[in-house]
Amino acid sequence: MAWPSKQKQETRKRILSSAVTLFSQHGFDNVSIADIMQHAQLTHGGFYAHFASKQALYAEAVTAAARASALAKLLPSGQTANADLARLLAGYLDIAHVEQRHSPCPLAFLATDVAVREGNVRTAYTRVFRRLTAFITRRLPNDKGDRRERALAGAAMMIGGVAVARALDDEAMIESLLGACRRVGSELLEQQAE
Amino acid sequence: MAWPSKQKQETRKRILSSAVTLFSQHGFDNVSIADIMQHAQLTHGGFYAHFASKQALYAEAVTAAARASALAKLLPSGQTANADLARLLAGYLDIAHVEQRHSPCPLAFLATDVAVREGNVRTAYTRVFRRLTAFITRRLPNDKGDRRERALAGAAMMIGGVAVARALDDEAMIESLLGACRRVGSELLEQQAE
DNA sequence: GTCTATAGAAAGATAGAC
DNA sequence: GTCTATCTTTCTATAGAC
Repeated sequence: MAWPSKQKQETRKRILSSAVTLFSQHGFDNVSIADIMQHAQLTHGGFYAHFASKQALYAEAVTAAARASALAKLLPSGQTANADLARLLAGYLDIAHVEQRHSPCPLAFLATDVAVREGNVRTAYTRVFRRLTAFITRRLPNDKGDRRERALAGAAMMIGGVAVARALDDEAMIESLLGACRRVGSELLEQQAE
Repeated sequence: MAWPSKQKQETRKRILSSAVTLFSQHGFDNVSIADIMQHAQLTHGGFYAHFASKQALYAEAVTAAARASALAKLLPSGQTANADLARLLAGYLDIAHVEQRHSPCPLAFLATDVAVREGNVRTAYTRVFRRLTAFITRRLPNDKGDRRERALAGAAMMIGGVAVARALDDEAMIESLLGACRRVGSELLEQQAE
C-alpha cells in the first residue's frame, strides 16, 4: 500500500488533537465532525479521507489523549520513584487539570463516556488504564505484597477525584476534594520518610 | 395551583424511573425521549405533560437515582458506624453494581456525562455527592482532624472504581480493581480492630 | 486531499384530536 | 393526560468538482 504523505500525516494529527480537546471538553456526542474539522481549520467533507467513522476516530483519540497527557511527559523521568509519584499526584489532582488548562487525561475525562461505547474504544481505554497502573506499581516498594492493590486503588482515587470534580458546581468543594485526594493519595502511594 | 392527580404522579414516577435506568445504561445523549416513554409504556408525545424538556428531566433523574440507589437504603441503619461503612463499600464496589443489576449510583454512572451539562444537572449531582460524603464523615471517628479528608478521598475512590470498571473490557482487571478498592477503602474508612 | 453540496436518518419539541 | 402526526433542526456519511 502507498504510504501517506508527510502532509497528510500532519493533517491527521491535527484532527486527532482537535478531537481530544473537544471530546474531553464536551463529550463524544456533543461534538460533531464539523466541529472537529473546523477546530482543525478544515471543512467537514474531508474527514473521511482520514478516518472511517466518528467511532473509529474516538478509539484513536483515547490513545492520542493518553500520549499527549501530562502523565506521558512523566515517563522519562530519571528521578526517584517517590518523586515521580509525588509529581503525578500533584499534577493530576490539580485544578488546572480539571479545568482543562493542560492536556486532559482521558481516563478521568471520558470514563462514563467510554463505558457506553463498544469495541475499540473500550479496548483503547483499558490499555491506557493498564499503563497508568503499571507506572504506579513499578514505583511502589515491593517488600509488601499489596503494591498492585494500592496502585489500582490509588489510580481509582485519582481518576474519580478529577471526574467528580469536573461534575461539581461548587468551587470550594472542588478544591476540598482535590486536596483530600492529594493528601490521602500521598499517604497511600508515597513512602513516608521516618 | 391545582395539584396533580395521584394517577399523574404515578405516571411521572414511571417516567423518572425509566430515565434513571436508561440514562445510566446508555448515557444521556444515547437515549431518546421516545425510548424513555416506550420503556415507561407510553408514547413520546405525552412526555411534555410531565417535564419541560429533556434537560429538566435529567436534573430530576440524578436526584431520583440517588434516592433509588442502594446507598439510600443504607440510611436508616441502626447499625454501628463501622458496619454501615463496611456494607457501603461492599455493596458499592460490587460487580453487580457495575453491571447495573441493582439501582445504579448516579455519581459513578453519570460522572463525566454530568460534567458537560449546565445548571440544574450539575447542582443536583453536587447535592448527591455532598450527601454521600456527609454520610461517610459522620461515621468516621472524630478524634483525628482529617476525617472529612478521608471521607472525600474514600468517596472519590469508590466512585472512580465503579466508573472505571464500567469502561474496562477486561473481566479479570475489573475484578482486581473492585477488590483493590474494597480492600484499600476498608483500610481508609473502617476502624481496624486492634 | 480538500472543498461544496446534499442525501438520508434521527431526535427534540409542538399541534390538535379524543 | 395520552395519543398520532408533523415541523424543524442537526448530524453522519457520501458524491462529485477541482
